[in-house]
Amino acid sequence: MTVKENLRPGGRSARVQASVHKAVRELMAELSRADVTIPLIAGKAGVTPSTIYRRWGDLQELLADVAVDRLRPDMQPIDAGSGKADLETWAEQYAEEMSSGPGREMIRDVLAAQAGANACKCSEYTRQQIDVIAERAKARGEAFPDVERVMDQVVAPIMYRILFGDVPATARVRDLVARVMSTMD
Amino acid sequence: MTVKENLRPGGRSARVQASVHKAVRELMAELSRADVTIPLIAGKAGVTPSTIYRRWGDLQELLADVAVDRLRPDMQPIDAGSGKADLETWAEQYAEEMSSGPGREMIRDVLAAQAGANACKCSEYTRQQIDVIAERAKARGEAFPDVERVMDQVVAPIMYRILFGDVPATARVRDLVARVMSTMD
DNA sequence: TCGTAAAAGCAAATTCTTTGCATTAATAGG
DNA sequence: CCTATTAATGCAAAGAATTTGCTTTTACGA
Repeated sequence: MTVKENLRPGGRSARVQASVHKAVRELMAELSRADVTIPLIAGKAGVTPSTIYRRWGDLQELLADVAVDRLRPDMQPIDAGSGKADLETWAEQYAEEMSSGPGREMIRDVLAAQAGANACKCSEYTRQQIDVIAERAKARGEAFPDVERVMDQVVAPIMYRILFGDVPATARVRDLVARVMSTMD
Repeated sequence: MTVKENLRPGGRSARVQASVHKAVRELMAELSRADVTIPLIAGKAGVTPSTIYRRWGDLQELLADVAVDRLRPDMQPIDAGSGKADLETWAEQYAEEMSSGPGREMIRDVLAAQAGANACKCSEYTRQQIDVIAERAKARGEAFPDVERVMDQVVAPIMYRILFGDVPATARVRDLVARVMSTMD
């Protein structure tokens, strides 16, 4: 439903999208989720509700669109000296960000949308970050597990626990990393 | 918002809940998600919409409530002879059910709801199933990994991939089980 | 049996969503 | 540079969903 892909940078569509996204971010910051409505967003963004309905379909899709945008990592993983240290540092930060209030909300928004594309993009971002760590380790001449292994044994457990209950503690995250680094067959 | 916990079996509340749940299940089977509305459910269930709004708050919560009900396992894990075989059998079935169309929808409904209690319950069901397998293995005198380890290394990867993109293939599930059974330190 | 409290029904008021049509803005071709 | 074409937005009315105050029903305990 979203048309982001074929937008010229300065066109009208791009401006509308930008102001709607901005309005959503601001409203989400000051109101509770249940109070954020499309007419409200439209008012703040300076567009008509029908524009939003036509472009995004419903609130869920719009929120997912905004959320996936905010979940895009804004920097490379920190270089902590070794592959293991890099992964540990990254995983702890990931767990913390994703289990925070806003983090949880964004994940929920992405998963709640009908279109699966946003969720895919989300795990793709994660995969890319780990890829950077893996490449860096290989450049150093270190052994490093396969990226998919890291997704399965580190990322998935963290995300599962965030979604289905508790917040993963730092110690647990460290354990996951230690395990994947030690069984590198 | 739900009041399921303090319901007498034959009371009016229980009857309303039962007929609403039934109406939801039937409507979900014949219509697409976007076409299922509270007034429609209310009509089919023979109650007024305001009853549903007051008891569940909104459609999302109602759907989550119905979904978690349907996700409750209706039988013990199959006994396949050994802990590893039990786990393999169970995990394959779990992956298949959860990645099916209705399975995905139910998971999404549970996760999309504001109240986290339903999601918790969901992973609790899974944990109990694995517990049964683990106890059975121990009764046979076999070694079996810690239940939390199985959650991290088998359940979480399966669920992560279902939620964030692909369907986990049978071969992959078998790999996950093999790995957790082999590194039982 | 009766009184009480919680839940459900009803209906009006409000708010959100959809839709047809008019208008505006961006793009390609002359 | 101008103009035709197409896509997106604005506007407003119609339709649908949600909220709410009040009344009625139902289950339970005294």
